[in-house]
Amino acid sequence: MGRKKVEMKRIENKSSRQVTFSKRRSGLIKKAREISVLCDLQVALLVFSPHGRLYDFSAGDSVTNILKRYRNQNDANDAESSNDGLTGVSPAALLQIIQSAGMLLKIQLIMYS
Amino acid sequence: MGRKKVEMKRIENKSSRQVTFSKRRSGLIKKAREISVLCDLQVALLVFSPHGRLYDFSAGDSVTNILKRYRNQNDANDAESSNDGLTGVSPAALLQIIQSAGMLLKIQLIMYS
DNA sequence: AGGGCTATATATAAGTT
DNA sequence: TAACTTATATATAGCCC
Repeated sequence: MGRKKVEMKRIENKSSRQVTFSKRRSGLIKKAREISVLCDLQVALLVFSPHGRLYDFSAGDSVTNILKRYRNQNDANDAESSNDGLTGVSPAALLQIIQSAGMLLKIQLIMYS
Repeated sequence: MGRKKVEMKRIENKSSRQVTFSKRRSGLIKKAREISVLCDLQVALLVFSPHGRLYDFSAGDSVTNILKRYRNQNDANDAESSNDGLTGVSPAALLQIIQSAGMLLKIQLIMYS
């Protein structure tokens, strides 16, 4: 879907890889949003970039808000509290939160590195 | 991306909605696979259809195998044991399994209804 | 409930600013 | 870096089996 057909293999150039990650992450989020709307499914999508940044989208209950509540309640030593309150949540913690809030989410998409 | 531009709202006709779900689920899986290869990330994608069917893709360790091992070990009353051993796994159980096997998965995509 | 087909809408790889 | 542009590759809606 671009000027050239791209080979399906790891992009060796680091900055090109980052650009592609960023573009395709957006596309994935959009697709998730669309399937959720068209097919009437709740979707939550969490994307951790290679650098630990968390992007999210959710239809229905906000995963972001769930995470924020969790962090506010359980994380006393919140040293690196960021603008969105999400950066630095470990995958393990995230899964635990989602599990405990499972009834809120009919469909989930979770992606992290 | 079709003969007509589709409105972003719930598809009311049930069978049309099912067809769209099926097609777009495939697309989402493909996109997940591609971003995992291009950006060198492990991806596991689990998709539960509205009827409980589980589809999955994973690069790196197989989530399917993890789930199979789990079911073999923990599920004595495996009444509806299916051909792939996955149908009927509850989202809650799934998340628990993934959490306990978290170190195996760098990136996860989980989607269920 | 899927599996092709084809026209069209969308996503995105490079190029540009 | 990070937008913006544009040519091209890809996804998919509607249709027919």
